[in-house]
Amino acid sequence: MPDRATPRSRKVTVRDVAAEAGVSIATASRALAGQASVDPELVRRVLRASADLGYRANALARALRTQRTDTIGMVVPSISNPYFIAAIEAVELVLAESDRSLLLCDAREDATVEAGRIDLLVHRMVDGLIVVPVATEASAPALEAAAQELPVVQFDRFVDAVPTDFVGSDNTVGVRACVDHLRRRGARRIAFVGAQPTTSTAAERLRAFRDCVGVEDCPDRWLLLGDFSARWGREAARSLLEGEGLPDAIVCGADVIAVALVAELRSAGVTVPEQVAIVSYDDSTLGALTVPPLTSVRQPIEDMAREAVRLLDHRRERADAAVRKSVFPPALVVRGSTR
Amino acid sequence: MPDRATPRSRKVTVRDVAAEAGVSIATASRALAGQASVDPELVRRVLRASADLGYRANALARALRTQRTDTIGMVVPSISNPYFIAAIEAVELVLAESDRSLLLCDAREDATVEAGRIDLLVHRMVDGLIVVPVATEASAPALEAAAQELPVVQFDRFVDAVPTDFVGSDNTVGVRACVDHLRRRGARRIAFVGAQPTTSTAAERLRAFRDCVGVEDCPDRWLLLGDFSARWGREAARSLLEGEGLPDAIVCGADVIAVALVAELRSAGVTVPEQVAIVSYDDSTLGALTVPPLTSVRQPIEDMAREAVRLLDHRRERADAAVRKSVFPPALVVRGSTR
DNA sequence: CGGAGTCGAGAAAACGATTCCTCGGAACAG
DNA sequence: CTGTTCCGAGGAATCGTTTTCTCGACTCCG
Repeated sequence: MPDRATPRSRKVTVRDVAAEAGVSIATASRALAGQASVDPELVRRVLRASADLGYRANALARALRTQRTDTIGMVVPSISNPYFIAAIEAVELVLAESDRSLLLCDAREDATVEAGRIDLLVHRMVDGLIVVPVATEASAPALEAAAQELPVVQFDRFVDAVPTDFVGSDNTVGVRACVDHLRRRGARRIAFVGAQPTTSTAAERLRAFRDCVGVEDCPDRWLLLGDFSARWGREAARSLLEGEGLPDAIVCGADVIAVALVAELRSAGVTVPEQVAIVSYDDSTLGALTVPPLTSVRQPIEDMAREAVRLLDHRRERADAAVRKSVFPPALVVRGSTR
Repeated sequence: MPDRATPRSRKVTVRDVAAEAGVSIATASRALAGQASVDPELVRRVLRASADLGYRANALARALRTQRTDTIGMVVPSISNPYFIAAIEAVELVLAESDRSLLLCDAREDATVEAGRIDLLVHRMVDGLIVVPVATEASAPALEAAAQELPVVQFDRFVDAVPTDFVGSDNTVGVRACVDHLRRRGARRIAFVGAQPTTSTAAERLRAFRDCVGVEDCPDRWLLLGDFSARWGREAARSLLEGEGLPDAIVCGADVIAVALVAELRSAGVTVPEQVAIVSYDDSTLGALTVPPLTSVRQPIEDMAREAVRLLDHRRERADAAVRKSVFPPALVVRGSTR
């Protein structure tokens, strides 16, 4: 094995191809673009030269000229949240189908960081932006500014003040499915462990829960609000254990919360689902691998990703079309934690 | 709320700034770049004009001119593997510190896809490429070609035939730490559940295990090789259960394998760690959240990410420097699965 | 007072593509 | 045979920067 990396080779440009084929730059470009108005013989020569030289167009130069980078930017509150991972993966897959790529940014749950990353992506001239906003209030200005410049889709969460396209799932239906499922199983007293309603998603799930489960079945002390993290799941479990009496069931706002909560409950000797049944949200790989596996609300994330990209492409065509909200129906996946 | 997205606004260029400030384009550019050779009064006017107009340089045009995109490409075999997620997150964080960004690609465990994505990134003119190669053999040609064009760092796994910089961790030390730990706990008969040695990582871990544990303590039927997936973990567990007698302990090649394996063992009534102790690799959030939490080998992934970026930057300066392999020492994190 | 040296700003040439515009030649009609 | 029309290929402009030249003015020294 050689012990030094190979040195860089000079890039071959369309100029070289044109020279090799004995045609003008313009003709070479047209031939490579597959335009019909070029003499087939010349096309042959250009293609030949291109192949011989191993030509590949410089994406930057092309983008500068055509004002199109074939790149989509995506900003998520935290890369390590399994739900966002699934979203990232789905978007990446959709983009790969059309040879586009994904510029990924992590906002680290901080609206200031988020604003900086959005701004960066805008000036990188991405063709569109998919954003899961960190917070309802704080994310508004940067989103607003971005939407002036290019197509933006809000994903999963919605900042009301900023009129962009949106893709999400129906949290009311999802939470109702959870509660109905639990009630059919015989649960009456149900707790809710979710996140503070600083995001539309958290707020909707909370509201939906309150609409289904009155204070007689869920006293306020069982309405536990923190954030989308494992730490919070643990903490919430402890606070439930300290209070007197346990609920028949718990609805969690996310798998990452539920997994930690279940672990904590079980290590305190509580059986799941016998003593307390658990349902959760996201249907992540995480939740499917625990013991017992989690009953969880599944969002059609691949479809949602595809729709997000579709909306971006669409708005590119008609920048001033009315904003569109695509809301997908979720489905409850029943597993061991309620069985 | 208005019901239509805001229309795009015309971009303001350095030309506009120059005009507004009453100077030439060249001077405006220099002033904005903070070059000392510009009259302070002119600098003031340019900065003022720039702020007034809300100017931000077009990253594409700058990149085309300077041949530097401030973007790093990263290709991983599968976005959803928790180890790669941690790597992606760490790299993104390091890049964010210097206002650079990450073009992320998923090779879907397929060397052909991988080759396509690498090629794409090269022609996007990323400043460097961090690749976790899909396979030792199949990934070579694309990597080789990429390394001709720009700085490449192989991460975690190494393709021997391609001389690029490398960042990884010491698998021999890691596996030995696992085995030593288990033996101190009193385990004698130890099984290994890992991946087929199609990647350097899997091969090294397997070899290290064999070097520590002879055939008398681990008969060949306890050397189970599949892939880095939960499905394989489950399958391996079943195959162990079907054979006669269980080992005292199992070393797993990755958390994602271990988690599924533990779930399967426990649902067959095997107690962990009492009957069988488990150690694993990656120290992912996944493994920390299960019951019992996994004892696992932790790699200093943040340091490794920083080193990878540092190597890319370094090679940019000196393209023909000798290739460098940075191998980090892992550490065993002891948790419930061996306690 | 004149010539060498300095310094700073503007003009112009990259970077590497796409695409508009022009123009020569062929075809065809009158 | 001449005048349009059409068509296809090449020249040049463009995208928005950075950076190299170039050149005029000013300083300083002999």
